[in-house]
Amino acid sequence: MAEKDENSRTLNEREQSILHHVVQNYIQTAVPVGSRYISKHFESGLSAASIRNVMADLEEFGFLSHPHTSAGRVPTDLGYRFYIDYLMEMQQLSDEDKLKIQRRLDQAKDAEELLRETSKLLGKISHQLGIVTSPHLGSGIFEKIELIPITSSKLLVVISIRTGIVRTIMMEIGAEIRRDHLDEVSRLMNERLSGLTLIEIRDSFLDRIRDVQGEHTGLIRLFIESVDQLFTDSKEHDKVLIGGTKNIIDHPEFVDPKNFRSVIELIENEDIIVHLLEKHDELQKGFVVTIGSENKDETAKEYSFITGTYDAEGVTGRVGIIGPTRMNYSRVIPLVDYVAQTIAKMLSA
Amino acid sequence: MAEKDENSRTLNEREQSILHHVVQNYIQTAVPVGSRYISKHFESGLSAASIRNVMADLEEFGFLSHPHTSAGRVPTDLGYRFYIDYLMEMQQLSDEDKLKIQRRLDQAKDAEELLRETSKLLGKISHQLGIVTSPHLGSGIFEKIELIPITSSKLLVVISIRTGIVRTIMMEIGAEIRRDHLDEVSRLMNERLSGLTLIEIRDSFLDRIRDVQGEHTGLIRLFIESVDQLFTDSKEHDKVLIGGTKNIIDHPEFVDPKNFRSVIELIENEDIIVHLLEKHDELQKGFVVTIGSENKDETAKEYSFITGTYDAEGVTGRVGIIGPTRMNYSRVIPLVDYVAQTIAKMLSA
DNA sequence: GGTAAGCACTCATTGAGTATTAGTGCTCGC
DNA sequence: GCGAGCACTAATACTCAATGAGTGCTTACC
Repeated sequence: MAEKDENSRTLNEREQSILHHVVQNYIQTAVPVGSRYISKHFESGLSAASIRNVMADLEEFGFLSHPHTSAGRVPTDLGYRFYIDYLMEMQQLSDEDKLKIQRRLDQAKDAEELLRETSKLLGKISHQLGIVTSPHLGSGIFEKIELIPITSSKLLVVISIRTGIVRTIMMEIGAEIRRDHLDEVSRLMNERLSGLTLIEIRDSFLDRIRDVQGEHTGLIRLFIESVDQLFTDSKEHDKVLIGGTKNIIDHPEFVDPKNFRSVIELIENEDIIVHLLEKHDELQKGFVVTIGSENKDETAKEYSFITGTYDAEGVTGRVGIIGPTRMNYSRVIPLVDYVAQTIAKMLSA
Repeated sequence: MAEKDENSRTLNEREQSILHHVVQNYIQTAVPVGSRYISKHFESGLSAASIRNVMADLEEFGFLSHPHTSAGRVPTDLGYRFYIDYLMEMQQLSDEDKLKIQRRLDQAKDAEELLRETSKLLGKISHQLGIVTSPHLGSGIFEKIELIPITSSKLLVVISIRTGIVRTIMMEIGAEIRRDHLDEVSRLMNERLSGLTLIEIRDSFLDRIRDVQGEHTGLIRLFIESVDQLFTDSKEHDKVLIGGTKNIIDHPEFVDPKNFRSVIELIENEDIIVHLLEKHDELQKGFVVTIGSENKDETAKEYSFITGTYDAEGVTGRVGIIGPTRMNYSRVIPLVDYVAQTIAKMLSA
């Protein structure tokens, strides 16, 4: 179908078929696959020697590689890329799995728990690391704001978003502020900001509120100064939930303690993941797959990231999985896709 | 000093000394320590053979054990216990470490971040897993309650505690409730509950509020039904933050992938940790150490838990570390102690 | 009775050497 | 272009002996 694509044109029918088999076999067995094996099991028409020739070509193109001379072939990141883009057939998610997901996630009592459960569930079903980023509220629609004095110097700001998600921020204030002033200011903001997204508010707050004069100036100025903190997802909040560590370590790649460390590194250093997922956010288009060295970070060079977007009325985030480049893409991608849709629905409800 | 204690009386001077050396040496090197080594390095007066005799006795008492015939001795959990209770000398925390702790924790912007940083920092300095439980608010002193309608069926309850900690709970309500009713009810509760601890409130809520009649009955009934959810730390909330995984895996005990799995198991299954820490809460007395099989859980049988309490005006929790039974107790205990005191101060401020 | 020297014994660890095996690359005849 | 054959390579697995750390026990000494 992708005949005219540049990449695919460089491989003829036979080369594609053999690459396909090598990748699939390697994904299943984690053992470098040899020419003889392919010949016996799949391409019965061809002898091992012929397949060796094709493999040598594929290696030259950069799709396969050799751990050492006398070993079988292993896909490179480029090999996986080609496989995913042109060869792979998606595997339907089983009804059983779908049901399991529904049932498990239905039990979550709030958004926080839903996301946490999702990460664990993804990890469990995929046998990889499940990841979920907490929602970006930026495109969520402002419903209302409430100001609650906590102590003389602390003010709790509650911003509620249309989907029913609530954000609370503790603000330091200079001096105590009278309750009726707070009420007046919040009334004012609710009036003027209703229906906008948080991003719109952040960008136009000054214009919309500037004219307020009189006894509220001090309080208003405080809000103007804090507008970023209030209406932008703080870096802080850009958290990623990771679940299912114990599922991933069964993979044969983790007999090498080096890989073990790298996965721990990833889990502890959420920043790395957050950073790599920013690229996913840019790419968007349903689900995104980045394979091994396509991830710019050194620690993540052996891992693939697969994520999809969930969008609940503007409140968006990503769900997905992380695992060794050798993973069952055809199974995992539909899984991520389905889970993303499911939690989007649940968050909107 | 503990001469008359039952346990210590069973060991004479020499036995204690040798046990001491074995434990210390094993903690440092992770290598079973032999009689010859002890003779050479410490008890110069005695020959290896004599030391062997003493060791054999210590083994009979259950303080030492033998991985296999031709290996040196290794402390048992009981051996560590004796060491900690009677032999060990605490190592003062260095000023440098103290400064580092102060500086790092001072940067935290809120309680949540403070606790998270603490867990990481503890992990890093101790080279073990750092753990921090989120505060139990039960003995915290009620300051006030605020009720904020979010949607027609959702009510945000904000309870603030004297130290400035705030708890927010989303409550489902049957039907929309008029704002002035909410205000009236919260005013009432604030009036009647002020100064009590959350536990006191939970236990006496009905008595204190029962007499309210008239148009608020419905709302009041709702609160009476939800009193547990509002004023008790939900199981849910009994979270434990774990930090520093990458620090712990350098220990030689983790060359065995079996141990690797068990530590992952612990990290993923917070429940296990929470449960084991309940026992610590019972024991209290500053810091608590449980060693290996003293922890009832199978997964934790190879690990020691050391925790201390932090108490910020009734808001309490535990900080500590988890690591293999072979750990530098004399260094880690003062560390945990100091950190506990530090964050208690910071949370109270 | 405590101490230590001596000796036999145990068992994990190491390293060398060897065989095995999976697989390649290349050549050559069909 | 295909495939059979063969030399070559490298990892892996296995055996075997040597090493060495350390114990347990017996016995002699003070």
